[in-house]
Amino acid sequence: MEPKTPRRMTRQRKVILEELKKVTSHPTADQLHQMVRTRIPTVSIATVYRNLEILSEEGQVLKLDVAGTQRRFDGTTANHYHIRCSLCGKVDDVELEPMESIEETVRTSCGYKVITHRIEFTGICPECAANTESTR
Amino acid sequence: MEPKTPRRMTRQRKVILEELKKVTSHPTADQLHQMVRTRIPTVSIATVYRNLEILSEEGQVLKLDVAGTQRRFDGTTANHYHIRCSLCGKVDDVELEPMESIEETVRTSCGYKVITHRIEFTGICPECAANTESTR
DNA sequence: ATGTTTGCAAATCTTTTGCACACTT
DNA sequence: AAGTGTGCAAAAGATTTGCAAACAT
Repeated sequence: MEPKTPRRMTRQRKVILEELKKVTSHPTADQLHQMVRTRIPTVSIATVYRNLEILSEEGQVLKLDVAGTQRRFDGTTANHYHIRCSLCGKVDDVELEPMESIEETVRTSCGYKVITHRIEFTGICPECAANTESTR
Repeated sequence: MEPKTPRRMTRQRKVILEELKKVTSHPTADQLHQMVRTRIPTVSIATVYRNLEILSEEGQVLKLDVAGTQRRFDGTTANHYHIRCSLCGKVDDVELEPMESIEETVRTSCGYKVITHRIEFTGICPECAANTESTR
């Protein structure tokens, strides 16, 4: 459909992708920037953003537009849901079967052509729960 | 728990709440600012933000942190889900029974203390679908 | 009278973009 | 050689905040 311009595999793009795939966390662009900097000290945050945009268009990374907070990026592209700790902001994956069926339910009731859905949980992670426990 | 400071019912706060309750759409702070301006031409956007924050703490309005887009506000505070049109950005309510049970499932599997969850659909609204239809 | 709330402007924070130069193909 | 990609800095967009004056209680 779109006549994509040919992509070049620059050192920056390669390292950005490698660093993201290396972790199971879902870093923000800034966090990833720090990580990439350890290998390419001069890389700019703009380059990180630009490459994450390109990589997500290619389906190699996932943009996580977590509601109300900074965007995060996920090296795992399979369909899954997330939970965010409201205390430390960490985002984890959740083991819950994708529920495709609710999309049909919604299409029927509101008339939208449903493209996708996301489920986002908010809670307190075990670590923060432990900390809260000990401080009281 | 928190020793809340006493709130004053200013004209601004009253009108902001009234205007928001008046519509079934989910306006952004800026859109609501425009609406309030018709009655109080001098209100500032900062006042709108500050009051929406306070009102949401009080449970009188809902902050909709729609993933990846501008925040929206909802005068209806009952638990419900939303769908956003990816073409025009509009946000509508969705008729889908709140699914409390999935929170327990998630608590068990990931160890988080689950506080809440949100389900967000993305799709094409009937109007935009019609427009797309006619332009092809 | 007291202390919250307002309007204004400036500050923040995150993300995007213009530009000239560098590098991949 | 051609043109995509980079680094830098500035811009943009949304939301927050400091401050002195205004207002609700």
